[in-house]
Amino acid sequence: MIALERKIAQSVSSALQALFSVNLAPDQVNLQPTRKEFAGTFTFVTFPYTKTVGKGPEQIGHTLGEYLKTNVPEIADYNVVKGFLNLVINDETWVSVFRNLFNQPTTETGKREKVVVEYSSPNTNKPLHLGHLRNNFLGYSVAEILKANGKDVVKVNLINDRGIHICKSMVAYQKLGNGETPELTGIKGDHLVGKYYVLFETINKFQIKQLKAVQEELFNLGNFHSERYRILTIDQVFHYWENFKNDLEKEEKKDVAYSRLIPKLLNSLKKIAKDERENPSIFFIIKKLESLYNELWIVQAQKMLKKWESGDKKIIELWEKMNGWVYAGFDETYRTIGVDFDKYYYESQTYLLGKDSVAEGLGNYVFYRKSDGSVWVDLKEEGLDEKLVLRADGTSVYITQDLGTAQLKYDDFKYDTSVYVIADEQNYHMQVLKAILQKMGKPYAAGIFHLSYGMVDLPSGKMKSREGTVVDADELVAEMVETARQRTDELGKIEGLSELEAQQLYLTLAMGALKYFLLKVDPKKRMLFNPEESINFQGNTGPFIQYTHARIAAIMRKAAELNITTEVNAFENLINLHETEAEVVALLATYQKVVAEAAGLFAPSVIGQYAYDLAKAYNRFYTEVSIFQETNPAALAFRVALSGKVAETVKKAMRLLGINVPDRM
RNA sequence: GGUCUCGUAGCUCAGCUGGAUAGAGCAACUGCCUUCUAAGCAGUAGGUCUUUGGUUCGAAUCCAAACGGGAUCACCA
Repeated sequence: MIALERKIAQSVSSALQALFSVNLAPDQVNLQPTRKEFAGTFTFVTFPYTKTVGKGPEQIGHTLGEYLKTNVPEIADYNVVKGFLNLVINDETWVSVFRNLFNQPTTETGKREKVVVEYSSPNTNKPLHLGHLRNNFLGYSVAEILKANGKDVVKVNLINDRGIHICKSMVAYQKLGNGETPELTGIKGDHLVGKYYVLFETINKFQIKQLKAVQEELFNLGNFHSERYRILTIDQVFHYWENFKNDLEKEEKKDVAYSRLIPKLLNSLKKIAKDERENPSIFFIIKKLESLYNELWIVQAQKMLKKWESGDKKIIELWEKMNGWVYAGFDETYRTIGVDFDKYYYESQTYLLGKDSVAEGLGNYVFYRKSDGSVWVDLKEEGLDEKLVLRADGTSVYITQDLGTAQLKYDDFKYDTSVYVIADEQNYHMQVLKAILQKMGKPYAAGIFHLSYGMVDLPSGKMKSREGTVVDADELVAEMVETARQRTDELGKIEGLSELEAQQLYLTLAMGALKYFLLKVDPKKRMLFNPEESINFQGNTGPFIQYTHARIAAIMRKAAELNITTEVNAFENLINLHETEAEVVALLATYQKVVAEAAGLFAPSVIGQYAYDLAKAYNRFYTEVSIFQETNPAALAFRVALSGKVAETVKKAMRLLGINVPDRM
């Protein structure tokens, strides 16, 4: 197809030269696909040349068309509609295009570009949900697409196995776990740990509410006390209070920050109390606040994190045990949804690495130290802001770790491109990361690409784990499998399959529906998932495309039975094609181009759209043209060969989306 | 409020390097299974492409502004 298009472009170029002395390089000739309602494959727009040629757009079209028709063997006919010249390719050319396609060897590029694709990257405190599925499917698919374009791809999973989130689950488990294990309860490991995470959040929310009530009490007290008192509190107390009042919405994310303020508050209060000895209510409130503070689970989680960092044996043991449960659960889910990784990184092993980068940045004067000892980078020139890269106490922040892992990945793989599959809420963060690395003069900085994807919404709005509105990945998959089973049984087309084969088919269909649904939308866009009606098996869906493959598989079985040859020489002299056949050939011929485009855009949706178009075109051919009734052996052989090629292409395209196609369904 | 992003049929989405009467699927309605799998095919109906200006032979597409969603603006990860 690419060759054909180039040929036509060349012809148009030389025709323009010969007829109108217009100089237009072949690669400047813009050929677009002809609209369905007109005859033709390529359309050349003549409007832009009316001035230089001095003729009307239609006249140019006719003159050009006539010239091309008589001088270019591939062009069978033409028609002109206003400024559009539609060129019709003859059937022999299509047969020859197909022939080339048919025995085209897959060409390997010499020097292979190295690409690291990081995706999934879960936290180990709760099971995967719908949002993770989009991430996993995208990452896997993009990796496959890049491979198909000759890249040397490494799939990497950076597991967030340490930090406050896992300590939260651990604290809750320590308090209320009662020795539960996945084995004892029969609950999948990641779900069991998730249960304690949710428990933590519930208690935490309640505790913080309590604390805030005391704070309010305090503030009211401050209001009618002495000026001096109020001065102290207005600066130190009122500020915090205002910030967090009515801010329950964001509480979940801010609990750590919040809890850090309490000791400061207590300190100020103690100072006041010294001077206001006569006021017992202050003492009372300090006591109350202090005891509530100490009981806070979030405080205990922070303490646990400290212990973890200092290598406390007991804590490490518990951590390893619970993470082990989670990994077992994740592995099971990964297996079911069919994603895999070449390398796992664990944050517990990498979170200290970024400090070297900080030292390096300080040495280069890219970073600078503030008087309190904290380290910063100034990105104002890059249109960003100042960014902290190391706390005053010498501990890392998120970005520090990312600097470290970027370096580590480069040391490990010497990548040309490093893809991060991360939700769009981190756009700014990723921009900062890249800008810092660039500023540090890292050779790999330019190769960093943030594959940013939009959130998955539910009809009820955003998914929120706190409100129990998340769609659990395992549950969703199970429901999908059940739907696939019901649907398949209703249709009753798979007699003869063993129970095991049937089970595999249900999973194949379920994953086909789910993956196609999540991948057919442009990654950048936010999307809506309606569990009630979104997942369908008809129309523009995974199973529709899978069905097309199963149909063709049946044809190929029959063709084999009838000993029909699909050798090229069996049909190479065919000169007439059905219109639907030419259409299918034209689509088949664009496959390579589409795959390249998808890689360039990091967009599986491009492949999805193509697979759908191809399946649709084939189904039209299938109903309009009979294969085995055909008496002309060349036409028969061609149709079988065409069908086989479509099946092969559909299979390849769907593989790029991580979707398998069945031979029967 | 600053920055970024999105706004296309009742719903979910394509189309966006400027080109013809803006396309699919779902939902609704009408046909097509004695012939290779009807999870299919063909058709009907459904649109001021959020609005207003600009650029030009031509704008859903490019530019600007407004309106409306969303994200982000942590010494959280």
